[in-house]
Formats: sequence, C-alpha cells, structure tokens
Amino acid sequence: MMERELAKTYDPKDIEERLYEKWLNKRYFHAEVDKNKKPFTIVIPPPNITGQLHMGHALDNTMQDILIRFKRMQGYNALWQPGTDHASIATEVKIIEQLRKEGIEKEDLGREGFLKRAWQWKEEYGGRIISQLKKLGSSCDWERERFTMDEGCSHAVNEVFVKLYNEGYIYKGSRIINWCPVCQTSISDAEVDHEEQAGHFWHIKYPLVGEEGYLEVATTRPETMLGDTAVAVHPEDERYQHLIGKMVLLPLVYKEIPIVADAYVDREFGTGVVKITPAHDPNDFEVGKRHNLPEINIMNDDATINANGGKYAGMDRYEARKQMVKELGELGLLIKVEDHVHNVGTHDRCNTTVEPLIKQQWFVKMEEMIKPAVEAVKTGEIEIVPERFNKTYFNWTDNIRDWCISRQLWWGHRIPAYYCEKCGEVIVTLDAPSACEKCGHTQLKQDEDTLDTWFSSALWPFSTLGWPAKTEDLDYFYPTDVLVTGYDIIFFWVIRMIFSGYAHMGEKPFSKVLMHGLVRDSQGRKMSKSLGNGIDPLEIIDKYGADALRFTLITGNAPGNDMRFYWERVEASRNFANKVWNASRFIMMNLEKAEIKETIDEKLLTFADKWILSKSNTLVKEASENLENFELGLTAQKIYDFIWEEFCDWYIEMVKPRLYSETDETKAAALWTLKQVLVNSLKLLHPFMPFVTEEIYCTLHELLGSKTAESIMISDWPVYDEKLEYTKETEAVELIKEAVKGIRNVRTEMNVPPSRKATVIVVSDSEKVRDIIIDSKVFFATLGYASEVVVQKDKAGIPEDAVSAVIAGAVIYIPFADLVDIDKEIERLAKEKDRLEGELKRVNTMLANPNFVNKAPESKLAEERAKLDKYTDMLKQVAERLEHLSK
RNA sequence: GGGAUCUUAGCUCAGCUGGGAGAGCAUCUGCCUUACAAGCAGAGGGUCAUAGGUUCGAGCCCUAUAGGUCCCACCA
Repeated sequence: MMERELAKTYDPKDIEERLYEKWLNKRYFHAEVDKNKKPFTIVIPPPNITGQLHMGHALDNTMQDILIRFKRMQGYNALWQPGTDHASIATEVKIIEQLRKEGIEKEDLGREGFLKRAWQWKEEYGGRIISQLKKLGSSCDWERERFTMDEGCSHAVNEVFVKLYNEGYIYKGSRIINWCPVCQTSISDAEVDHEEQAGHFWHIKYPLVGEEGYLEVATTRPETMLGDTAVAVHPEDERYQHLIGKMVLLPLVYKEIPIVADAYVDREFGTGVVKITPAHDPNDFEVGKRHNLPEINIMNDDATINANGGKYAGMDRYEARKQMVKELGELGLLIKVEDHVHNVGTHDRCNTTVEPLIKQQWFVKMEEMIKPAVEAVKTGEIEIVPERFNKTYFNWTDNIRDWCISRQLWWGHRIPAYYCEKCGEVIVTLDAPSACEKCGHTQLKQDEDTLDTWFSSALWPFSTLGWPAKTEDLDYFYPTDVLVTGYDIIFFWVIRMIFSGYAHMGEKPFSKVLMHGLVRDSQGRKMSKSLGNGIDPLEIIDKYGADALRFTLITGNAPGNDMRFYWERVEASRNFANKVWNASRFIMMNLEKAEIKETIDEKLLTFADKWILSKSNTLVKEASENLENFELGLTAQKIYDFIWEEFCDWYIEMVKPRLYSETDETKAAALWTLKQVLVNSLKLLHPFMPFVTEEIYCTLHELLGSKTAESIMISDWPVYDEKLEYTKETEAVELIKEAVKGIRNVRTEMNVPPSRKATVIVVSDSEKVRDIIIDSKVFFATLGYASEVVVQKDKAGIPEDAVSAVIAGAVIYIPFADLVDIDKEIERLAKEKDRLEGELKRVNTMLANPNFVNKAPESKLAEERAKLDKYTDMLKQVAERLEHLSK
C-alpha cells in the first residue's frame, strides 16, 4: 500500500513548506570546498533590505535556481551565494520617513543614534525578503548568507578604498557633481534619469560694455545667471568674432564679465551665444577651466539661492527664476520667451530635479581601470547573453567618467579618511589612526561621508568568499560561473563588478552574464507602486504554488526580453503541475501492485516502449544542451510538450490495455518503462518545478521501497544514451499515430460518438506497414474506437458506404452503414485532395528547378523526393476514393 | 542626436546556425472514457508591418520606410 494517499488534484500548499524544510535540514543547499568536484558558482544579486519580493526578484531568482539545481544534479559542487544589500540611500530614506512619523528628524538623533536605529530596522525587516526567496524555492546556501555591511564586507570595502587611494585611483576633488536637493546628497551619473520636460527658453540681453548693443543669450535656467562668469561664442563665428575679449554687463548682477571664444559653442543653436556658469553646469564647468573663469556657487544644499545671489538670497531656485524673469522684463532686457522641450536630470529615487554643483567629493578614476573590463567583453572572456547587450555595455564604458563615490548620508560604509584638526593632513587607513602621521596631533576627525551603495556591491563576488583573506573558498569558487540579472542594472552593478574583479582579484568575477528583461503588467506597463499595478509573487504562490509561478516566469519568453504577466498563464502552469501530478498518480497506482526491477531485458520492450524511451532520450539531450546555453524558456517548453503530449496523451494511453491485463507478458515492461520515463521527466523538470517533482519522486521511491533515493534534487541528471535511439520503432509509432489521428478525424467529421465502435479496415500494399498495423491492433481499439481491425493487401470486400482516411502508405476504411453522409465525405476528400495537390505542386516546382537540384544539399533533395513519392501515392488513393464515391 | 529592440492566429508570445508557419489563452463541435473537466478528442483562424535586395530557397540575412517600446547623450 502507498503510505501517502495522493490527492486527486495537486495542492502545493500541503507540500512546499514541508519540502523546503526538509531540504534545509538535510543541508542540500550547502556547498563546501571539495577538490574532487568541479565548482559551479552563482552569486545572488543581493536584494535591498528595504525590499519586498517583487516579480523582478521572482524571475531573477527562478532563473538562478534553475541553473544551480541543474548543475547540482549534474554533479557539480554548486554554490549559490546569497545575501542582502544595505541599500544606503533607499534605506536611509525609509528610516527618515519612519522617524518623521514619530516627529523626529534624523539630526535630532545624531549620527550614532540614527545608525543604531538603522541597525534595528535592518534586524527587523532585513530578513523579510530572504524568507520570501525561500518561499520561491531558492536553493541558496543560507549558511553563507552575507550582508554588504557585515564585518567581512565592510573590511573588504575599506581595504579596496585604501588600496585604490594609495594607488592614486581614488582622489578627493572639487568637481561638478549631481546634487539632489531633497535627499541632500551627491549622486553618481548612473543615478540620474533624464526626463523630457516642457520648459522655456528665455532670450536675454547682455549689454556690451563700452559700446552700443548687446548679445542675445538664450537660457533654460535664468536663475543661474547669478553665477555667470562669462559668455562664450564660437571662435570662428563671424557674427561675434570682433567681440571676443570684450566685456558684457551681466544683467541684474551688474557685473562685467568677459566674452570668451570656445569651440564648445554650437553656432547653429539658439543665438550662438552661451552664458557660462561654471559652478552650475557640467559643460560650463569645462569651459570655465579652459578659460580660468571664476566659479561662483549661488546655491545652498536645499537649492535655495545663497548669499552670492545678492538680493535673491534665500529664495527657492524656481522662485528666484520667476522673480528674475519678471525684473528682466521690466528692464526691457527680456527679448522673448519660447516654449522649449528639454531633458532635465532627475534623481532616480525621488524624482527631484538634480542640480549640478561644485562640491568636494571622492571619486574613482575610471580611465585606466575600465580597460580590462572592456577587453574582457571584447575578447569574449566574459560573455554577455544575449549578445546584443554588449552594445549597451560598451556604450557606457566608452563614455565613462570618474565615479563619484561619496554620499552625504549616514547609512553606509563611512569613508576611511581622517583629517588632522591641526595641520589638515589627510590620512587614509584601514584603522582609525591615533595620531597625525605628519604633526603627531591626536585630534583627528573621520570624513563625514559614506560610500555609494554600489561601491560595496561591486566587490560582492569576492567579498562574500572571504576576500581580502586568501581563503580556500575564494581559491575554489572564484571566478564564479554566471551572473544573472536584469538589463537595467548593467551600469550600476555589472560593469563595476567586472572592473573591480580585475582590479582586486586580477581576474574576472564571472564568465557569463545572463540578462533578463522586466516583468510588466498585462498592458505592458512597468509594475510600479505609484500605478498600483504590481502583482505580488507571494499572492501567486499562495494561490497557485511556487512551481506554477516559476514556470510562468520562465516560459514563453526569449532571453533578455520583457514579458507581460497574465493570470491565465499562471493557471496554465498550475494545470501543467496538476497534469504531472495525475500522470504520476496513475503510474503509481499501477506500480504499487507490481514488483519493479531496476533494469530490464531489452527484448521484453515493445515498440511503443522503445519509442517513448527514444523520445525521452532525445529530450535529455536537447534539454541539457538548451540549459547549457541558457535557453530556459525553450527547455521548459520542450519538457512540457514531451510530458503532456508524447508521454500522457500517447504513451500512457497506448499502454493502458497492457496494464489492465492480467495475462499480458509485456505488462512488466510497460510498468518499467512508465517508471523509467516518469523519473527521467521529473528530473528534467525539477529545476523548473522543484516542489511537485520532489514530492512525486519521493512518494514513488517510497512506494518502490528504495532507500537510496531520498531527494530528487541530489539525484543524477539524466545522461543521453546512444543505445536508446530506436529509429525503427519510432517510425512505427509515428505511423500508428497518423492512422489513429486519421480515424479520429474522420469519426468527428461524421459526428460519430466514441461510444459507437466500428470495424476498421486497413489496406496497404506494403508488407512492412501491414505488419506494423497487425502488431498494434490494440491501439486502434482503444485509441481509435475500433471494434475489429482487418488488415489486407487490396480493397477486396470494402463496403460501398465506408468513410476513409488516407495516410502515408495505407488507406483506412471505416464502414458505418447508416451514418455515412456521402456528400460530406466527398467534401472532406475534395479538401484533402486540394491539400495534397498543393503539396505536390510545391515539391514538383522545387525538383523541377535545376538550380535547386544542383545546389541544394543531398539530404534535402532526398527528403523532397521522398515527399514526392508519399504525396503522389496519397493523392492517388484520395482521387480513387473520390471517383468511386462520385459515381 | 546615437543605439537597441519589437511588428507572426482574436489576445500574449515562441520560432535556437535560412529548407514544408507553432504554443498557451480565447472561439466552435463532441465527450463527466475507471490518472487528470485544472481533463480528453476534433475543428476553425496567419500574403510572418511595408517595399526592395541576396539566395535554388527568406518569418529568419542585407537595405530602406512606417509605427511601438526602451536605453544612452551637455545642444545652452
């Protein structure tokens, strides 16, 4: 008796949690250095501790889990290294929000107090996303879970900072950076989104000094006038050449500023005159450097005008703009205002318009460091899949600018730089120095800033394995094998990990990068909080099970493409899980009454058995290859098709008569084959649907009294076996399938219900075909509702009123007497005739073309000739029938 | 401005190196057949965006055009 009664429908709820617990308890996810095995390593893109599992995570982690489970079964020492990211700015914003609700500002708490609060927050919520990943079935080695701000990772961060500083790659400089006035911190270029906004183009008169006239300057940000230190024209612009070197009077500020010549100016655009505000525009900053112009900062950190703005001081940037435009108008200096659509930089977190400001910040010099990273992708040492993302990658690396890494935040890795309060010496060291290296003064102050959150994630592939210590883990698992992530994160993370890998490990961090797209809603929109169109993966798991969710995310989607989410697709996946469940239930119901041996004598196998074994074997080959190439969707589809169509709809149906018979001597072979193919299929499916496959696998082996098979996830991945290529048997079954389909088709067309059995007469002049039919009469009875099967060489004795199905090599007659509608039958045959004539025309045209005959490969030629014979024969049969009936 | 990508059945999408158009859902017909109605059997439905080109042969390769989506970019 079966120890566990299998329910009629698959209910994931009963099962998933129990199995996950079991996997954890058995430590199947855990990997340790084992020199006898080859490693296969994936590092997780660490989710933010602020995060809740969303569809993107679900997709990303399902893909990783599929790969890691596949490789683990293949015998690799598979390590999936998990962890979370402190998410500096995201978390800090969250905590500030929380504090505000309590009426507390972060400054009230002070740095210490705030950090204490942040750590509390991390303890409370940081594990949430991890427990959600577990619900998905992720087989991460949780014993190795890391956090970007844990001791080891922080140590790695400091080590890297000090190293790069000493090598001259990290420098502190006064440069123009992107400033978010709301978050009150600098941000990197990658964190700026460009948003097209409708704005205005103000044309303003800048009067010439010492002569009549003015220069017309157009600007989108009039308030920056307060910081103008020059106007620029193109050196070869004839309109203005004579004015170069002269002065204009800056309106409202009443200060004389020079007219400089710079090739940066586009003569064609606007008036060909540009106001230069070095402190508030990155281009102007460059121009200013070239012409030694003063940099006047006119803005406070909250984007109000500062003391340099004279009477506008204290106003918000937009308020000042309004006021200044008004005054310019009154002074008659405003020529015109045009509507103008332009790109405005906004902060990707809070959507605030970013202000370019000159600030003292820390930077990483990129020019040299990026080189190996470019080279690696160019030479294919690192392969991005799909390849088209190479362009995205190079687009960034080719235009790389120094990376601003300092942030005016508290939650994060504090920059390990110390300033002597007496002599101002900057000391960058791993441990806080007790005295100034230069003057011996003991009052030192650590830099207030923290590091960009991506600074630590850039080190993730090796910091999690113990770097900077030379650990065995590092030696064994690094470089990792594949990185799976969304294409939206190439700049932030992928590139930075790659150059960091080369810089600190002297080696690439991973060999392949597998990119995936976004999960969108059913209308193709990005899922977002503000739209409220997000779908909670946990809700899907709750309703349909993790397997269904996983399968949905993987199928029907090409690598790197975005996908739309439909509940109907989850339902279809759930239905598939249920199909697998029920097929297994059926097989086990039969197995429990029988004794199954491990191996079987090939001679006992019928041709149907050999056919399905052959098909299953082919699937093993294709699935393994496709997985190797990261074609996850294609693999899933093939497994689905095989299980549902070939195995369930055909093989299981074919095998039923043998199972129900007490005397059939091939019954054992049928059971053996069922078990064999089922186990094979479950294994192939396991990476995609880990829970249902495990449950069935264990129940099955329990039933068979096996002690060894304790979990499918540590079982061996099936291996392709040449011996299982049964070509002859496969051909035979394909013929049977054609015949059965023909019979079913004819019967349905004639509206004959399955309850009405009928004699089937198969006529073929091929002995081979006749033999196959004779051997498979039983299939005609069960699958084709035949009461009797007659096989003959010619048409002798065929009743007048028989309907017929023509297949390659045979004609199948079914005499129905009363039920046959001759007109309908003629119509049907005429349609078939048309079809065959069409096919023949195509084949004939091809074969009549000397170019085709001469140039096409021999195999293709043979194929077409075979078709010619086949269709000619079929057409002849159909035409004969038609003629016969038309009489 | 540069780049990527998409346009295939009513809907959402597959279609891997060019060799007779596929799936899921939806629609229609018949079946509660002792694994599964979350199922079974059958059917209908597509000049593969348009125009050229390469090729014996193009949904697939090349060029152009139209429309959609996305990324990057300092035109003030």
